[in-house]
Amino acid sequence: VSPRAARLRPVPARLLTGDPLDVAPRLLNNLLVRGDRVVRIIEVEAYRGMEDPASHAYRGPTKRNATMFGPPGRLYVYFTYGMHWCANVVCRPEGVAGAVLLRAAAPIAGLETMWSARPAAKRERDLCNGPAKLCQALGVTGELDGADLLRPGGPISLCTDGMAPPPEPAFGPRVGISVAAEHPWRFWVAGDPNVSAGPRGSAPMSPGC
DNA sequence: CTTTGGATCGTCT
DNA sequence: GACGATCCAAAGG
Repeated sequence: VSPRAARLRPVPARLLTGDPLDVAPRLLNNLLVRGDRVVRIIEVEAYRGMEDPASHAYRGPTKRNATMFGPPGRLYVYFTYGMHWCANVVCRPEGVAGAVLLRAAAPIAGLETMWSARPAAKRERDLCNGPAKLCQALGVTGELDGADLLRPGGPISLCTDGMAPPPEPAFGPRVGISVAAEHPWRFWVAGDPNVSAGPRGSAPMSPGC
């Protein structure tokens, strides 16, 4: 991070609207702002709605996935494993499901708040290096399901400080799914220490490795 | 460093 | 009734 405060501006809505496969890598290096807490998005996965057997929206709209069928630029938050929250950016027009799962981020500001929100974290990179850890660090729960990420001054927003997404992000198979696991629809900033370790210690594999 | 098992409950079949 | 878009502590190399 640069020593002097960078100027933040909201991410343009058009960058968030489109095929999740295109939007996902574009979100890398953008910022999530949640009160005093700021993180940089380092790892994401694309979920392609009704065309994607691994998507919560595959079998059509339900009460849980309703936000995914809503307007783009909203946060889709879901509860899983009986104890964890995970968050997505909705990225298709209203009526069409599609979203990008936020899997990991780099802490930028508000570290004190994040440390208290994540007592289990030992190293700085443990604060946000997983989809549920990220939500815990930022205090994201079901209350934020449907929040408008493009509204400045909202409870949580998506901003840029001018850092472009990586021109050639690393990519590989999505983590933790039991169907459609063959597609390389996970994207991350190559070499960043905050990339999630993946389940059972399976190391991320970039195309260059 | 890696591997293992357990926690815990909303959602959809 | 089964199963998660997961995390963590503990134990072993």
